[in-house]
Amino acid sequence: MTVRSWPTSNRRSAERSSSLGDGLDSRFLEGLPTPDLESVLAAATRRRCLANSVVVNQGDPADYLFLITKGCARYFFVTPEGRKVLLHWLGAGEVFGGAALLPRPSSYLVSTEIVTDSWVLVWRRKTIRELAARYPELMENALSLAFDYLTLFLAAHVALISHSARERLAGVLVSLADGFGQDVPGGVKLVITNEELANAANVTPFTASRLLSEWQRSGAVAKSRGGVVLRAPHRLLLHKV
Amino acid sequence: MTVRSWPTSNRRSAERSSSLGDGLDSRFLEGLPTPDLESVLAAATRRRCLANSVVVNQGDPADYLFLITKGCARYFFVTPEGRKVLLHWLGAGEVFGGAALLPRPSSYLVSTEIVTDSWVLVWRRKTIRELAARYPELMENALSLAFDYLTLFLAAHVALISHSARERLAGVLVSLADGFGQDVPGGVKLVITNEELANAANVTPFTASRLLSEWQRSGAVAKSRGGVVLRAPHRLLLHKV
DNA sequence: TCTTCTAGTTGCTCTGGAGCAATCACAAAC
DNA sequence: GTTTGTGATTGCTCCAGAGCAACTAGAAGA
Repeated sequence: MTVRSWPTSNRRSAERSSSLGDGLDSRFLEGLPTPDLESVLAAATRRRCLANSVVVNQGDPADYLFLITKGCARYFFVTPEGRKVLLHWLGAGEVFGGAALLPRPSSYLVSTEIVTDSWVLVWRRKTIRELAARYPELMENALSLAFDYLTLFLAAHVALISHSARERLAGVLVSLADGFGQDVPGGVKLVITNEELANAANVTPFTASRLLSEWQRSGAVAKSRGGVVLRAPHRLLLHKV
Repeated sequence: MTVRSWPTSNRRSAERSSSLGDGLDSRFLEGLPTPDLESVLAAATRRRCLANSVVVNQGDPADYLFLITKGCARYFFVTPEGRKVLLHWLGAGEVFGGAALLPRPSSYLVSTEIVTDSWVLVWRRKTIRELAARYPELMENALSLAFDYLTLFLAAHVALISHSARERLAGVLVSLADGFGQDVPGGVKLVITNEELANAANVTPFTASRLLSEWQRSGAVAKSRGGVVLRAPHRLLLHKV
């Protein structure tokens, strides 16, 4: 679905349309007829989020639903032993804090942190639940998204039990480059530290460093402090051992 | 929610109530007023499933939704390398094949096999989707269930990345005994092979055998061919290494 | 009772990758 | 230019648990 116009009744509509522009695609709002879409958008508050801020904390009451209109974020959680695990990156059009949609008040399952300075729309739980009751597409879209997350989790499960550290790290690099990389001469650049890569692939930073060095030696990637350029992504997936 | 009465309009209602009895609890049907519940139940077909039969296959078109009224089943999937992984056990009142509820035709994510001879209710996708449109509680309940599965998957993820083989196997034993064990003098019995336990805990059958032997030596469990009796479940979780 | 089949056992080896320690090196602050 | 802090590197050791092979032992059938 594409947001074709912004609610004219909103007093910040000028500001909104200027910084967002038209053409925002959102799986969550997909299939809503324009007038309904406008009602839904009009009920949201707009909010700016700075990089590295944690907007949603695992375990906190799920009182708000968020939709990213600009920028990107990621899910993570902290294990009982204190290890931070990066689960999934989110781009513009994606929602987080979906637990707010549940019929009974509940808690956020994972945390969400902003990766690059972003703009989000925010609905209170009560508000978005009322909207979902009025526009059943929202509930259906939420179910589809939940199913997608189950698919992702299943893939992660398979990766953990039957892929090697090398395969998992390669998989993280390729999928991140595909979704959030920036084109640079000679490849696709990711702004991410070794440690973050390690936390996303469930390997130690030592292993991540060793594998990246090896790939750099073979010319598949080029490293810099806090960043990687993928030159030949397909080559990472060879030599699976 | 409790099914208080069965649809009298159904020609097999006598058979139904005799083999099911009243008092079936189902998260999926929770909150439905009795008349609506009766409509939903009346639209289902009843089917007997024998132990070990695979009712749903991962990747097949999700054309049917199932609800277990008697017996139990389990989710599993087969990795690309051919390894079978047991994911989760389901009891009476639980649904499987939930992908049939999605707005767009899709495929089952995992397979489901019957564990003990069971009775299930079956709805065609089209039928259950129409019912869900009429009774929004169904959609909301489905979303709640999806969220519960996300919670389970997250727990499984944590177990894989930060628990030892011993802790995972102990966890599987305790949670299975808690949900599907039968009380016997001296403990709770599980009818399950070492290999199945291994596939559920993501360890090899060798490791499962060694750990179980150790626990038997310490008196925490008693083994027999194709079964385990948990005598002191809490003792499994000690000595976490 | 004997046979057969499959589940389970146990000693052994091997290795992926964790984890540590010491070191290096880039970038920002001074 | 120098300092400082943090990210990254690399040699090293270690071990949980995989995997194999050879064996034992219940259970079902002949």
